[in-house]
Amino acid sequence: MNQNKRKILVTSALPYANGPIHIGHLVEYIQTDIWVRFQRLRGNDCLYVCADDAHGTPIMLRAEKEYITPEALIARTLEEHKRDFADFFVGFDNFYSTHSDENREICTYIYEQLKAGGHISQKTIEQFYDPVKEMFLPDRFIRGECPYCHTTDQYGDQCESCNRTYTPTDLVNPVSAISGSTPVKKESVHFFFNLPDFEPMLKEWTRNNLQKEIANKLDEWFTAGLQPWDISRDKPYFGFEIPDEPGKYFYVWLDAPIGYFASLKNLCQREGLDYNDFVKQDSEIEMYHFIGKDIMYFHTLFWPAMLEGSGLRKPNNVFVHGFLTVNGQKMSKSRGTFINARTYLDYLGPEYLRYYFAAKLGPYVDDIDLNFEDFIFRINSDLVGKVVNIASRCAGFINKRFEGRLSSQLADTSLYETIGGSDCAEKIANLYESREYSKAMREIMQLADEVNQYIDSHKPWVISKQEGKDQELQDICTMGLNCFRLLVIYLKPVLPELATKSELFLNSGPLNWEDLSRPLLDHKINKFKPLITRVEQEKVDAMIEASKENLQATESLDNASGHLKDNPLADEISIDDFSKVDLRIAKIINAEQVEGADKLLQLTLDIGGETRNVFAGIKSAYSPEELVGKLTVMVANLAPRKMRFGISEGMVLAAGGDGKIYLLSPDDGAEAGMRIK
RNA sequence: GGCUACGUAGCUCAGCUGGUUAGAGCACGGCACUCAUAACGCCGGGGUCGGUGGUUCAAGUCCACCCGUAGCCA
Repeated sequence: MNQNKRKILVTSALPYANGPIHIGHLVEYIQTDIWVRFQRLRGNDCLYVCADDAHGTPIMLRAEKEYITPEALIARTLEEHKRDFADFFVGFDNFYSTHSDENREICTYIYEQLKAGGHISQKTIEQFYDPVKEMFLPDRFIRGECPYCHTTDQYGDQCESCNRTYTPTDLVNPVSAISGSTPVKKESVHFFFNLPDFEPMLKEWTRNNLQKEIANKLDEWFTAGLQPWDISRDKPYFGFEIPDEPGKYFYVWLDAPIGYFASLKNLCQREGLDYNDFVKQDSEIEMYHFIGKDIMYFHTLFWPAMLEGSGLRKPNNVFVHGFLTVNGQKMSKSRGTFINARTYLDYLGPEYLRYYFAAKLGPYVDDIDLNFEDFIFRINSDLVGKVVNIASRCAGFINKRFEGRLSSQLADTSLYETIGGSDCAEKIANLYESREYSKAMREIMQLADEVNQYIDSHKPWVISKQEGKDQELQDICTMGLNCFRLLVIYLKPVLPELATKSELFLNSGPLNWEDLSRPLLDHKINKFKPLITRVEQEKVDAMIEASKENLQATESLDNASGHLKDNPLADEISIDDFSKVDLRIAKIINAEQVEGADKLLQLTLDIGGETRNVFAGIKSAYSPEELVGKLTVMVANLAPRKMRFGISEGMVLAAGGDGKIYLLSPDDGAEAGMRIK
């Protein structure tokens, strides 16, 4: 197919900035990245942008829980995400954040366009409100008893037991998951985007542009009738305040897809490209979004409608993929199959997963399964046993017998044509283009089989022992290596690192699609080193084990049980604040009962030459006799306080909480009067 | 609960608008080879196509219901 250079803009969905990337996320980024690399390999101009989705209640609350600002949380997460993606060779042109000036600007623009077009309306709605936390509660943060099956402790939107959906106000005995208080109903004005205004356009657009199964699913919504979409949230909210509407914020799902454009704009500014070329109504540049099936509606209804309403271009298509299951089941933390990208990388190479996903991905919304038994066999058999084996079995002869030099001719031009000719190349290209990666991989592996059969039938190891057959030997191995090179070109979108290593080995420049018709002849290659190693069962096991451990660590943090929950941490203080407190080692030189006091003991403390009289509320836990002679810690610069039984000149430190008291004591060697820092 | 998908050999998947004895890769068994990361080559065994009922000359393929899995329900 003779095609002109295409200009394409590609996005992957924005990962939420409150947690790490896991292998489920990676299905999408790897799928997209393969497509983008394929386009570039073919010589097309293809930009790939993405960003962290940094707004919303969960991020706000998570930051609060960690005693940091949302900005600090999303900045940290951004760095983690970038590193994870880079290490999986996901090659974004820009990975940005929705919490950016560009995004605010474009959100404002779109909102104002929609408003000017009469597509924004207001309505007072009633929602649950947490009177303690003083905020409206998203459905997920309200828990209570399911109104249907009466299972307790269910979310405000759906029962995990009977799976029925409802609204939080239906819950029996609702409780705020944030403060534990009983939520009250409260009214508030919300802003709505009038989605029904766009129904005719959407009906046509979805039918003409999307996968059939997606269009089917969307028919549901059309049948049910489109409703105005609530795009505002009340403060406190981490996001963008709506212009001229103090206290009202854009709902995170409004600014998230706009984040694609913000990331693009940021890239354009950096690279000197014309942003408007990409987003204007009649743009010639193709635009595709890769997303998971869970966020279909946002991308196929709300987003195109927003774009239409603000005079901007719509996507050419939205490519929807399914989810990842592991060993046939939903990823599970307790089974160790909820695997973070970083944990995976600690044990296994990124290209294994890239190839495995490629070998299973098609243009469907079906879920794909990561089966570790299959994973190991597949990588070892396809990549090591078939593809790389070709190079491995030919390279030795070329290097040892011909000083690394390839013949000046191909031994079997017909086989070369079969593998690298345009029929085959276009077939594979079409499979990549239509995201039929699994079929493409199958096709490529079949070619690898043919090459192995070729080598097997020509038996270079036999010929090498025969006199005067050097040329034949060199020709066969040259043929093998050239076929290997063809396979590497085909696999380059999936396996960029293998490609780079192969380019070094073959001593060629960066390979691209056109190199298919330009065999390497009369050419010096380099020494062969293993290009990819086998997957070991032990590594996989260790990774799963580590994922279980991760879980325990996270859980203990999340469930910050007991004491921390009952008695949350105090506000942050500076080191200066802390150093105002003068803590000293104190020796208890005397302890006595206090007449008439229920809880107090009177202590005489030696802090190194100076004695202090302190009344301590530890009578319930200690007798005077066991205290005398002990070392403990006291606040030595506390202002003296007059008590009923006398003046207390300080405070001893003790832990408590469950009704008991535990006096602090230093390790051996500490002496009275030492300062604690 | 409603909806959209999916359920084919031990594993992962192909099977287009219904039509000869249901295919592939891996795994497994046998043979052979030794150039290769115990890789490669040849041969072979293995499935009542989730279940039940129906439409049809003919169903994995269409219909109904049931079971299981996943997602969505602004």
